[in-house]
Amino acid sequence: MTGLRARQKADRNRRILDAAAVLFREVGYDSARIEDIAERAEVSVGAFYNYYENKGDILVATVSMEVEEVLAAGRTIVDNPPSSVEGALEALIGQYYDHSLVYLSKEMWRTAMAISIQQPESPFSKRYTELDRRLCGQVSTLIQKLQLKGVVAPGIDSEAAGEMFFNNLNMMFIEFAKHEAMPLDELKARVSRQNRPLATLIAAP
Amino acid sequence: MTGLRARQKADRNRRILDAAAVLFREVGYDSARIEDIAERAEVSVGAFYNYYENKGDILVATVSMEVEEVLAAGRTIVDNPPSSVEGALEALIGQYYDHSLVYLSKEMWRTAMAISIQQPESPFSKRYTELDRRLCGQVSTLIQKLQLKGVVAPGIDSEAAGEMFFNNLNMMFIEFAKHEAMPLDELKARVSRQNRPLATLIAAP
DNA sequence: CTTAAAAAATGAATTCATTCAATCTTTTTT
DNA sequence: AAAAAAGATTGAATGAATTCATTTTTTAAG
Repeated sequence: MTGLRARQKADRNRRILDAAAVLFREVGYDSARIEDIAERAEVSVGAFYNYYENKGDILVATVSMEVEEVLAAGRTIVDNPPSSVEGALEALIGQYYDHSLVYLSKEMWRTAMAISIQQPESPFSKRYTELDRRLCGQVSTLIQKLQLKGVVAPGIDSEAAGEMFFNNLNMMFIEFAKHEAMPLDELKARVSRQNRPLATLIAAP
Repeated sequence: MTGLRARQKADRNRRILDAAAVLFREVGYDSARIEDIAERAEVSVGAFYNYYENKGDILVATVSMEVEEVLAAGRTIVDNPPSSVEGALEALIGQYYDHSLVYLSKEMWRTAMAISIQQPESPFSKRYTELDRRLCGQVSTLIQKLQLKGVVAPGIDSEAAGEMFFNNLNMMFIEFAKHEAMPLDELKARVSRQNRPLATLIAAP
């Protein structure tokens, strides 16, 4: 059997994470006080810091769980992509974007992205960055698959093209998160337009 | 003559900005205390907050001045661009990147970018975002000029292509700022590779 | 020149994240 | 099963950003 200590640790960790996720959604990141998170998790303030390095860390942990899901959702599209470059990209990117706001507010995304930029060495920032890397890889994989199917011209550097598509969709997501009023549809439309030149030109003749 | 009040205000504003810029460079953003900035500027802590909304605001103000210079430096290239798509892009982007680290450390960039994402509504964040928009416009303008010169194929959406190049170089700069060990040359090489597919394909035959 | 109104400056008080020495709990050893 | 060691928890203390009621300075009016 797992030792008592290990079980208690896992328990507390989950309680803290859950309490934080709920509170962030209820009152936003800034207004959520560590003291309140600790209280809801039935843990002392000091204990909180045994589990997370700082306040930002626990937000990035929350957001990372979400990115894992986005990544999983993306796999279904990469495994069976639409048969045009533009169609495949729109499907994958649409999937990413649609998933993003199910559990997290724009404010939470902004804060998490800001933290992962500002403190790139903290453990959860590293995890977040790693997930980003895998999302980027997923886009490249999509292009590569299309190339194998003959939809993308041979001779194209699929990795380079994938990275460009990814960096663009990622930057545009930051833009989207910054503008509270911008709707998902506008984001998608703008990204589609930006992707069109490259998407069209790499298509096999 | 300008009123005494207006002159004093401008004076103090500059003293605060200068004191902050110096201190940030000396000890980094986190270790720079408002109290110290205020003391060097010969101003009270309270007065600081009459000029800047918060600590982040003054960093973003500092960084914005730098972006203005980057923008100005870029103009010389856009006005007289090299005659290949790849060459022109490399010149412009190289100019941006080279300029970036003259006065500001990676830490300062990271913090400024993080703040402009997290608090997009603060006045200096808006200014920073606006400057980004103009940098993006500059890249689009470059592509457009190349198109008029016949270097880029007609029929290409130069604005879309420009935005894609810009979002890519911007995202890669974030990446660069996150990795203290990454040298400028590596950044440039990676961006060049990423740009190559689109740059090659939009070139006039 | 005096006085009233407006604008700015001041710094002590407040708030909150984070730290750390003391205490308690679980595991290991004998 | 008692004692020692290791691992966790605790909450009061610390330190820094931000606020705000008061005071001071400047401008405008009479």
